Amino acid sequence: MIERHLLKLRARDEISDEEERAIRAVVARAEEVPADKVYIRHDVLLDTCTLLLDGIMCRYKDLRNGERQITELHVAGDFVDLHSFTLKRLDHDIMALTPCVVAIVPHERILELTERFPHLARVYWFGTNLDAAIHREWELSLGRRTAAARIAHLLCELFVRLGLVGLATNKGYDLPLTQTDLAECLGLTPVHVNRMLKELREQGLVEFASGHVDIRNWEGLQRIAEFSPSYLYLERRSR
Amino acid sequence: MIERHLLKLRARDEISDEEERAIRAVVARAEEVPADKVYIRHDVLLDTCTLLLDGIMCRYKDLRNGERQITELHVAGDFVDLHSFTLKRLDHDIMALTPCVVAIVPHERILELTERFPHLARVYWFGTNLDAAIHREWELSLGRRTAAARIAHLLCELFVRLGLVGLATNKGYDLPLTQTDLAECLGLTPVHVNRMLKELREQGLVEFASGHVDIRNWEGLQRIAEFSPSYLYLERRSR
DNA sequence: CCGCCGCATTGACCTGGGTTATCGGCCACG
DNA sequence: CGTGGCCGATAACCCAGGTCAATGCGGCGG
Repeated sequence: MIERHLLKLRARDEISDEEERAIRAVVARAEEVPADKVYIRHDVLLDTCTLLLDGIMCRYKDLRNGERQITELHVAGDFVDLHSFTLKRLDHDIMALTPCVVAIVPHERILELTERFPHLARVYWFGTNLDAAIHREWELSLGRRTAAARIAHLLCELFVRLGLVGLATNKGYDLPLTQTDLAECLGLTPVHVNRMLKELREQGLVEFASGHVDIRNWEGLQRIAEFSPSYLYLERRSR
Repeated sequence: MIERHLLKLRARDEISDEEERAIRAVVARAEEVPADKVYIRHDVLLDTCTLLLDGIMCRYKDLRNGERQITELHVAGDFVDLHSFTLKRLDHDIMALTPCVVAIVPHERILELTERFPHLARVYWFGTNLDAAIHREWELSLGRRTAAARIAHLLCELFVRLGLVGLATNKGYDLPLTQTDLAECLGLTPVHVNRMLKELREQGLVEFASGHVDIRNWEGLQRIAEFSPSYLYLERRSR
């Protein structure tokens, strides 16, 4: 199942066979995480990283009144907390939005891996920088895009990211989240997400129902979202 | 002037004398950047990084209609584009908000530095992860905080970050930005920023006028912002 | 088979923040 | 030493999205 992770890495850089072997050897064990479980709590000292093999997890922060902001969604192939390798503790929580399977990688092994292969240090450094790029695009959405464009943009992003690891067809993808989950990504209320999903559906752009996203008009969807995948750094380039 | 950068690094980790010498040696040249100049444009291939020595720069993205979202502010001591070392091009623009002085560091030298000192690779990796943590906190602001809390939070963040590099007193700091600049950080309009600054002033929390921030009630300001500096990782810990 | 319960849907109404516009102060520049 | 442009301040009005409430419905434990 680590294949999706390698797909993600190889979409952006060359990974040699030796490096691949070293990456495969780094996983200590696999684990299942039930839906809705808070998997990592902020400010707890960590000594492992978590590679998501299946399911959807999210990073989120919340306010005292309980309002929650999801800051990034993670899909299979993503390290959900690679930044803990240098941060040592996280400034946010991580939870499973669906039932998940994860692989545990001790920091110690990442240390060895990156000291033995400085190139992989840069590949993984790139990985955390990619997360930051996604954060920036979300900041743009949250600060400036209208509700409909925000939703459209998120659905575009997931289409591309899931497609990269073989989890989307050319028509759509599975997304077993609730409208409330989406609202927490988008800085909106569930009610308004529902209204805007209806609008996108009526415009023939996308349909989101029973855990599945149907892309009806990819060009049109990208247009109203002002989506360009450039921030996902899909080109292969040596680090 | 690279001292502020070392202050920033040493607030979070040990930097040996040998490492310090290596860091100092890495700067190729200094440059001045006039206010309002777009210093780096998105999607342009880069082979240097830029260390901000003086002034304030920002990263921003914008929409077709010209609405702009600043995704992070940079102060003296920050690398404004360290992520370009692994990303090779940026997904956003970088501009000077005030007259600035920067030091140019070729990627090549960062490559040598990080291969020679794997510890510094982790220190700088940490640096970009810190930027991501700031992005996440801004996502929370943009998605969930009220306008007044958002402004208060930004002013708190800058107080701490500037204090760290010796650019704040216990009463406040210089911040030669316009209300429009703040609005672009906060996902608000300049008019509303003006209204909310008035409110914060009348509540005796902060005053922002003629390029200077006066903290009138630090406890109260943090309280309404729900500010906690934990996301700035101010503890010293070896990477 | 029943009764919850979580989720989606929709309508009616409200409000935080946006929009537009005007005015005054400051200062760089001719 | 005018004057035009930028910035801050404020007022009047507007609207995107929030709030509140009711309904429906599918899955599931008992």
